[in-house]
Amino acid sequence: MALEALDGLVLRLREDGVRITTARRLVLRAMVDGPSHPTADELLTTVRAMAPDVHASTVYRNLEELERLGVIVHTHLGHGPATYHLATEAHGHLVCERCGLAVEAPQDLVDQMADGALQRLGFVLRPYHFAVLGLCASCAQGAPQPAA
Amino acid sequence: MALEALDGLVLRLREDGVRITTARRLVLRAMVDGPSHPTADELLTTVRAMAPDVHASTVYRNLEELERLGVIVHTHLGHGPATYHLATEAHGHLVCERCGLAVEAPQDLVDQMADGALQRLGFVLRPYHFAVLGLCASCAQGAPQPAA
DNA sequence: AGGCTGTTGCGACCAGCTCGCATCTGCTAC
DNA sequence: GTAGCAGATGCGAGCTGGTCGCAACAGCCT
Repeated sequence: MALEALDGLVLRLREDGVRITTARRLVLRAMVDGPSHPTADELLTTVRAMAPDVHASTVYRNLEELERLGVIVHTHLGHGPATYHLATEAHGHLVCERCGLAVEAPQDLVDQMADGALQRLGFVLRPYHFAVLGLCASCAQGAPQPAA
Repeated sequence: MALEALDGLVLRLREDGVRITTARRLVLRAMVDGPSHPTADELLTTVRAMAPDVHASTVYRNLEELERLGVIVHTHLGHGPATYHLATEAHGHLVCERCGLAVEAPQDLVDQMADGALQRLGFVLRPYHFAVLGLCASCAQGAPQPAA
């Protein structure tokens, strides 16, 4: 994603009355600019490459705050640490239990389930928080890959 | 569930070459006999009511072993500890983010999604491991319940 | 430039779980 | 029944991922 998006986000945050500190800007930048599905720890590493004194708890607090503001969202792809996305990129995940492959869930499948739950149970699904586990095509065909 | 089921399980485990110890029998009994969706900690409490010296790590190790043998299965209903079911009772869950209500997901909705993933991506879903979060009917209608 | 207040660095702490190790106990063979 | 082996247990230390309290610091407004 283009770095210009960062400026837009910063502007929006400032309007929300959030102070733009070095740490916060760098966390955002690591989100926008870095690899997808980063964990808090990966974000910390990225941030520290630019500002070595940023503390882990600061990253956690910023992620919490950014999530509260609806800018980002966190997801659990498995048993390990949570991963973070920009809220604009929220999507469901299918994760292979054996090889760790994570693919984006087809939106219409997710929607179909959400519609069903709403109509039958009145339940409004937010189906992005936890991945759906299973076996990817190649692992399911008995071609075991080393667990990631 | 009837306690007779316990005998069947014990028999089956013995055939699998598993030793039937006091702790193991009590863990199974707590699973069969106790409340549904127990956490490891709740199981420990139940077990200790009958055998106070059973250690937490023993319960964890037994749960791990029983899961490996396909007798039970664990599920994450949210951010807290995992919950355990008998494998025969595996099912998807919808969990309300606000009030904590957990309902069983309609099987056909789950199957529909699994079928779609298989046909389109070759992905074999095991959609029971993580719950799908959302808002239950009453919370969605703006009648906030105290968070569980 | 001054000051209010939100943020930060820091370390202690917490939940949930795992592991190493010495001891013990089901189970099998006698 | 009992001897002995290997798997299971009790115990505590340790690990990961994350949270919290607190004093010092630094955006932002004026």
